[in-house]
Amino acid sequence: MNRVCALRFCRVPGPSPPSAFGAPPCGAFRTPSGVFALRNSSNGAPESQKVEGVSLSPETVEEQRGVDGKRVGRDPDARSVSLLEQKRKVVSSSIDVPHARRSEEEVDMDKVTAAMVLTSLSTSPLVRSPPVKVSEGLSGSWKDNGSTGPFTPSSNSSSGGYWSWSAPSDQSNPSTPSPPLSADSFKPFRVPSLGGVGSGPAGLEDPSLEEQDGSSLLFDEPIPRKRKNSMKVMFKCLWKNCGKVLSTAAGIQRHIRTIHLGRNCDSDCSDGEEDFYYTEIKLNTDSVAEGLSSLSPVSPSVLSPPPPPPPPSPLPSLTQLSDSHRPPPSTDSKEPHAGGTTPLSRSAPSALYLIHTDHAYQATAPVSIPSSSSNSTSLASTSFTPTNSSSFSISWQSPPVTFTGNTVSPSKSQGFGEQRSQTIAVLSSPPRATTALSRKVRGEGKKCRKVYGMENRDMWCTACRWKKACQRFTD
DNA sequence: AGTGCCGGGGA
DNA sequence: TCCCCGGCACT
Repeated sequence: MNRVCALRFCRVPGPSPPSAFGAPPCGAFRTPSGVFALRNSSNGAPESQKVEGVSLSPETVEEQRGVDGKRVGRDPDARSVSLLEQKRKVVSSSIDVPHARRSEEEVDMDKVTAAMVLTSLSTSPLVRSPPVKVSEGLSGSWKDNGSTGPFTPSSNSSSGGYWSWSAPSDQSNPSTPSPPLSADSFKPFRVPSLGGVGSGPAGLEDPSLEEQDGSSLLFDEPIPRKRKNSMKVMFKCLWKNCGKVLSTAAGIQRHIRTIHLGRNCDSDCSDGEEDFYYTEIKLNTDSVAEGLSSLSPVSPSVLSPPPPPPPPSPLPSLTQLSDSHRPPPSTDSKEPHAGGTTPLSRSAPSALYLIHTDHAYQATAPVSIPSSSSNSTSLASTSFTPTNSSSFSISWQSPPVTFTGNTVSPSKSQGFGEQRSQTIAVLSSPPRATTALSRKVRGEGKKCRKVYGMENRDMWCTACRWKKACQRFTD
């Protein structure tokens, strides 16, 4: 299906369909992913850049044009000269531009643009939606290329995106055409943006993933997902130094074709060679889904900081170390074998860490409870068990009271969300128990009232008169 | 029930 | 800010 659609688009001679971004290059229409890939290939630049699908500077467009044009020329399948010419005039052509052609400046610009785009995207709420993409390919490109900066977890969006990465994977059973189709339908629109930015270096993103993301982002349309099956089939690029994993066969083929084989055309040019460069891998999506589920509902800010070193066990009990476990440690996209772990999981930790920083206060050192009352103790121990590690002050009492778990190691015993909820509950619920804690211990000594009696109220200290804590006979 | 005092409200 | 008081916790 994808291919068909792609072909259709690509062959359409006329002006490309209107898009928010402006007329996209022909390549774009073929397949967003393809286009993307093209760019990458054309660049050949090692640096990875990813464009989330957003707009572009004229410069980039220009560039792309050139690329397309070149491509067309190469394309054995060239339909007709007129067609080609039209393409060139109208939009872009698909001629490949020699890698060398791209100057460093251009590359830099692209980076900058990409970064900007990402930034803008990150702010958008949509980005966090599950469908968001993440390039799992990250592993490869990410590591390989130093330029990933923009895409690094540091950005807000990135965190969300990475997690969401799984979504694509889920959907992607190559065998099922439907998802891709939907994605494809939107491709034309997205592509332009991608293309513009897209100078990106090979690899950061998976075209297919991107497509999905883009569609979701732009159209806000839910992409059909399959999470029912715990096992998902993924396709890993076997190309040297490229560990890219895509959810769809088409995607991986495109990736190989465009990025590694340097072929612009989608299925047209395909001679099946790309089949040799990828392998099918099965992923257990349960773990991923779990991670998402736990993650998604919670706002990033809510997440608690997982201990830096992720626990070895892949599936720690929720009650214990839930946070820490979320980010499965070992997931390296490059290693499909990691049982069920996916790039997503890998990326996840970083995101969490980021979040973590925000809430570092939660991991603050234990504070002692001022009042000695037994209540406080019991309270803390019982209801707060989970919150052991965290300390917070309660403002409603005059003397700020801080609760602390007795214990305490920063291990988060519960999911952060859970923990948080408790915390909130405690905070929100005023002081019964706390009152006792904070409330002054009744002074044993004599007070004005006792000393002077009601008759001599005049002699009382003002505080006593006002029914405040006695200032004269303080204990 | 008496006492201490917090939290709130009126002037 | 001063003053008063309702109301609660504690004795």
